[in-house]
Amino acid sequence: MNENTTHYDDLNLAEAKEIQNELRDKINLDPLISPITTIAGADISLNRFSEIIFAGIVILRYSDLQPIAYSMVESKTSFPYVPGFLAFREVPALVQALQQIPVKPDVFMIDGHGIAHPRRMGIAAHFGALTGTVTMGCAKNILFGKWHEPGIQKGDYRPIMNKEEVIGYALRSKFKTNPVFISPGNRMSLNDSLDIAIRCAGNYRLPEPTRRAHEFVNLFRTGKLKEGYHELTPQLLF
DNA sequence: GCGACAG
DNA sequence: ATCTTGTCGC
Repeated sequence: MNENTTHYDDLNLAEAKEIQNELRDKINLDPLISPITTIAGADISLNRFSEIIFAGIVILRYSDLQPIAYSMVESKTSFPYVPGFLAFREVPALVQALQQIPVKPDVFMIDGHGIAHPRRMGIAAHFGALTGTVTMGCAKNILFGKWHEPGIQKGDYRPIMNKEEVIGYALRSKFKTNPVFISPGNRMSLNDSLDIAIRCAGNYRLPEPTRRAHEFVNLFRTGKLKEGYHELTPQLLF
């Protein structure tokens, strides 16, 4: 009903697939030209069996990867989790969180895949196409495509392939841990997504933007953070 | 037909 | 995704 709100509940999978095919034309994978000053991590958290979802976006300074602000939203979804259609469940809440942010981050790293998806429309590509933002996906598990185990050193990577086409990378973000799966979503190239993920790799398996988003949204779900947009004072918290 | 299958 | 204690390896 609200023209400013995205509604995906009540869609069947055939209709959802049509929307993916339609949104795919808006995806742009040209190399990123503008420099990155801020990068955001986006994630969702929920209680088991609940329709209430907690969405969060954490903005970090790209120079030192320290959190400087966050936006939290509590919402509801009835769209079920179906592999290949994650965006229809999580994107509406993430868009709400985005709308609360006064100065938009330069890049969004979203928990899930970008174009490493059966129809090239993972949640990061979907969110990017819908909002016109620069996005990439960072997933903990593969959804689509073939890949080989990267070397065990931090920074080692191997391509995710669909036939002869590279659609992303399996990246060893930390020494001797399982890789994460990186792919561009919108307005950046395959190489950009890999470079940014490597640059954001810290001392944990999850790159900092995704790790912080996961951390903050869980604090929000458990009542330790308030809903809305908030800025972090220079030497405070964490 | 069978297996795979983001969060 | 979330529920959870111990346990194995570095």
